Amino acid sequence: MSISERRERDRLKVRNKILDAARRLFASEGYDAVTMRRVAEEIEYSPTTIYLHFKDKDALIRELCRLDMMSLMQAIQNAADEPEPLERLRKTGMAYVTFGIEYPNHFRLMFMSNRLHEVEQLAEMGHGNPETDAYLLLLNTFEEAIAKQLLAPEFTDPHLLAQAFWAGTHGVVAIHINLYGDPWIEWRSVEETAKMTINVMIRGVQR
Amino acid sequence: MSISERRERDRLKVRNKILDAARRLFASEGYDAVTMRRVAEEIEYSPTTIYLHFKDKDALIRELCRLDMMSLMQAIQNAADEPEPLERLRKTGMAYVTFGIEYPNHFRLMFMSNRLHEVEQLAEMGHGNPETDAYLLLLNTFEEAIAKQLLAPEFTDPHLLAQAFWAGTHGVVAIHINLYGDPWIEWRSVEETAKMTINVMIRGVQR
DNA sequence: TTTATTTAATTAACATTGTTATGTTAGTAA
DNA sequence: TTACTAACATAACAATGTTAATTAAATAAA
Repeated sequence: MSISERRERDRLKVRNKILDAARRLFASEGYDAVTMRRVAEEIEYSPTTIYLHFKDKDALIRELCRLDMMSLMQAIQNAADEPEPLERLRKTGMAYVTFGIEYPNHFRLMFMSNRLHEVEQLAEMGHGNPETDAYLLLLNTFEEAIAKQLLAPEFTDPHLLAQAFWAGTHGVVAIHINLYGDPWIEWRSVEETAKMTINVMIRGVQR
Repeated sequence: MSISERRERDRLKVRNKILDAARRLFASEGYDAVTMRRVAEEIEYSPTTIYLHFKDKDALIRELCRLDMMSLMQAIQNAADEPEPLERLRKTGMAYVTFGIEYPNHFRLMFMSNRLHEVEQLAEMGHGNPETDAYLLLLNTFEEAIAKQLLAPEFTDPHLLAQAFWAGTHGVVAIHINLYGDPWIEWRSVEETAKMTINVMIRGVQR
């Protein structure tokens, strides 16, 4: 192994230490509560070292989002191996919810941190590529369902359907993450709620 | 008017000036972006004056939030003046979305952070009181729909239905607030999406 | 009327945090 | 041995939430 190769490997090692520590801290305490100094302390480097790897705090957050987004898309792709469109909706929808519940921290970072996604990052995340873009997958599923005349004739806009369906699954996760356990509601389990929501929506679009 | 009465009135006047300025700034730029100094500048007082009326920035935000939560419940109550249960679902659901879009930052604070949910505040917000508790209203609507046999017989649990329906409307707002405008999606307007989501869900539970 | 007291507001300062400017050190190359 | 470079650290700056000390004005008491 050449010297420059070893250098590069060491750089990546530090970079990953930063990302790991940041993910862990941000997950348990939130973006605002965790300082750069805390992250630095965690990895036993000085705060400035972080800036050798990430332009600023926002860039660090965005990189975490990007990585987690890729995991989510992978999880959804795995669930998309199902020929029947409506059944595929059910499976991918459940995969979305399952991911959100299993990795609430990632989900929060991706979808609730209000970090604006920057255009050059979106391409990196695989958007626009049918192989990796989860929204496109959802869209295509509705297009297929329309083409196969599985839906009631009033439903003609696959984008609108995709966004409505997404809203349902997203809402299940968002409410679970932020409100579940609040004592004034007699909560049903998130699995039940997810199944019910998806079920109702599929029933609602069917012919 | 006595002197102490005039004093009290003047205090309230200043307090309301602070709340008004804060609401306006927070609404257009978000909580983190607006400093106490900015709020103070807006009302032409020194920053410290704010601390004579609110313990800290969080208390100021929470008070705004409390006021707007009451508006939300009021808006939903107003939309609930509809005898037909399924139509009532539609109207209250749209009221929820409309509110979330109008006050995205307050919505975010209320439903997307853990800051607010302290027990003593919940009581103040009217939870548990059928007159002001929006969840209870939703629950009662589904109970009525079940009793009137408007729903398919497989739907028997009003809590589960309420939480699923809530998830749908909540998701519309959450996605709109955090992701709307991201360029890789051909967005439909939030009104269209809300109508579609609610429509599909109502269609999905109907007999 | 004059003096003391209370209230409302201000100015100045502090602590924290993101960030940068300026070293410093240890390995590598000349 | 000397110069250079990469990887770090220390110290400092600027912004921001917040508090301490202080002033000015209104009111009450003498």
